[in-house]
Amino acid sequence: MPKVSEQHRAARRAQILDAARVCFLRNGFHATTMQDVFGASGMSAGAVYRYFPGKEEIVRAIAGEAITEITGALQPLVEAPGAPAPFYEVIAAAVTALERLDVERGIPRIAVQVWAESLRSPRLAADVEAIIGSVAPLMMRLVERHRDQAWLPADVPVEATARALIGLVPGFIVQRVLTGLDAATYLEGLRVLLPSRDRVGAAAQ
Amino acid sequence: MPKVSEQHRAARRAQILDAARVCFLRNGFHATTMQDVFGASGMSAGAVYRYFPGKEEIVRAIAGEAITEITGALQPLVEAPGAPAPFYEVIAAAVTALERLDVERGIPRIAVQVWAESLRSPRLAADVEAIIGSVAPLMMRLVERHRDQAWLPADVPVEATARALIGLVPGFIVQRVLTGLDAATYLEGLRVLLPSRDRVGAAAQ
DNA sequence: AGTATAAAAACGAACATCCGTTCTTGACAG
DNA sequence: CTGTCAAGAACGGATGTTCGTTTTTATACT
Repeated sequence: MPKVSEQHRAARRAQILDAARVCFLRNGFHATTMQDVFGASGMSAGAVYRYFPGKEEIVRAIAGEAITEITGALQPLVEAPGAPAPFYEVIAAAVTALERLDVERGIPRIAVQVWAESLRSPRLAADVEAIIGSVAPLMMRLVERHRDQAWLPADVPVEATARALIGLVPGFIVQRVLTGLDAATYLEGLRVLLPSRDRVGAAAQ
Repeated sequence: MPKVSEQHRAARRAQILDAARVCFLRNGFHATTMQDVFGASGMSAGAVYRYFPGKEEIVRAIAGEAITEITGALQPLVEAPGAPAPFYEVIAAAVTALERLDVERGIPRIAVQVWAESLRSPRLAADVEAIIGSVAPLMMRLVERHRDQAWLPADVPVEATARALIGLVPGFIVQRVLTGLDAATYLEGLRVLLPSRDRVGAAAQ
């Protein structure tokens, strides 16, 4: 029985997903046809349908990949041991990573499409919420650590502050994909807006 | 010669656009069919096609409307005479307006779809860029006024700061439409992150 | 006022096209 | 041989748009 190696199967899957991502970047989820994916991947309809039960599952796989990579860009600095990282540093790391992910694979562009699609697909919405939902507690933990260092008042609203921080990421993504904003410029601006410990007491706004 | 009043024509157009917006909110641009729009508007195919040459033009009209309303939410405070409004106040006004636009007509949800769609439609991308492009100079002007009041250093990077400020708006929109974030919470968080004149010198981060 | 009329507006069934999926067929490894 | 994998033509269904027909309505004329 000619069963193919597990490694080969994974490679095939990746081949399909890579092709699909390129198609989605060019035409969006709905306007890319299965034929497009067949062509871009160099595989036949029968072959692709062996690895994915349908178009929606390909979209879900791509979406999960993109959202996971973006939230993943936030985690390292948040969870670093020792003194908590300054907010600016955390966002800087995330934004820099996002820029690289955009240049290399267009991940932020996929993300914007996922946001839109999740507004009408409960399936995708659940996927997205599951992944994004894991970020909020993480960021809240970071805010708490800042508070415990007395960098923030004891009664700081933890969740609200975390939400505002998280918002800085889509704030960059949207401007990046719509107007080509680069990370350096955005971060330069954030340095003005966000107070840093070094500049406590300095006049800002 | 029986031509109908201009007023009637405008009402008809609005009737189509209102129906289309509801459909788009429920199903997205691509998954709503013309039949859906016919049904929701209570008009026939022929009638709708008398007012719009095709589906794409309806999408463009809805998109332009949504983006215009959102950028419009930013302008009043930015252009107010007298002393420049604090950054927090400007963003607060915009975010509060956005929440209302969401409850009333789902405008932010439409906006997210427009962002995604503009990634693959040069037509729409041009529309969006034209409208959004008008916001950056406005916000830059606000930053300059802050600088001229010596609320910011003389060498403040104007464009970068404006970009960071602008990012706070999509930062709210995305979290609003994906996780139901409310304006009050977001603004409470922003008050922690953004230094305000009253709190200059207070420990923050 | 009442009516005729012609052009605009609306209707809605039909059309051509296209897309996701299936299924039969063949190739090839064990 | 035999069972897995791949190929790709074919299918059923749905979609955006058109177009011939019907209805409405503003105006001209009696």
